[in-house]
Amino acid sequence: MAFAETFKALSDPVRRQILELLKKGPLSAGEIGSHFEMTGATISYHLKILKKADLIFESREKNFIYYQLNTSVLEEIMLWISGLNGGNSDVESK
Amino acid sequence: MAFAETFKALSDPVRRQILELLKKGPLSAGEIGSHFEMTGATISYHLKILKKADLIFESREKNFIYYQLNTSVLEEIMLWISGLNGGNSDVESK
DNA sequence: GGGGTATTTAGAAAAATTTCTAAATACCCC
DNA sequence: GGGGTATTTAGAAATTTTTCTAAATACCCC
Repeated sequence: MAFAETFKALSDPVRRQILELLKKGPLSAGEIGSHFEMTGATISYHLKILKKADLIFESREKNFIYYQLNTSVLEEIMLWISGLNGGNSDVESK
Repeated sequence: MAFAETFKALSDPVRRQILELLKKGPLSAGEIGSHFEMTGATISYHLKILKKADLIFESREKNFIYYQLNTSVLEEIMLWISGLNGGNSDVESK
């Protein structure tokens, strides 16, 4: 189960908020950090976890590292959840 | 955000496995425990967390407490995830 | 190359989670 | 009521997670 990591990653409020920020588009580590009252080191720690869970990926540009959402993994999670639902969810959408 | 609790609850592998067991139907605390190598006290701890997250509910019968899935909360989670997806997921299903 | 900014890594402290043992409740049934 | 089983609660130990500070990397641009 690779999504043990994904669920772990999603379990932290800070990381979920990071994902929501990235919903609007790529942001640099610094820009992400500016939304929180934590050191850059801590943000970097959270980004690493999101990265390992494949929920985000980075692209380097100039002196910055930009992060963006990787939505593909989210579908696996949705599938697992809808599976619990007895396959009886919106996902199956008549 | 009430689903901070839900995500936390889903982040543990034991608890996810409990949910999968319950997918097939209600089980008593003892029956659930028999699937794991942990004390009943530990299982009880996990059940409490799942209960607080509204992912399961109990019904008492005779000398047993039966647990079963509560799928309604799962939909909120799915909505949050599909929201990240830019609303661009199977859920919206055009 | 060298100063400057952006980000990460290392290591330790603080906080939260998971697990256990032992004891307490709760309920059944004779 | 009382013995018996099922489950939970309390408290402590072990483990994991989150956070910080300080230092290290990485890359830019003059």
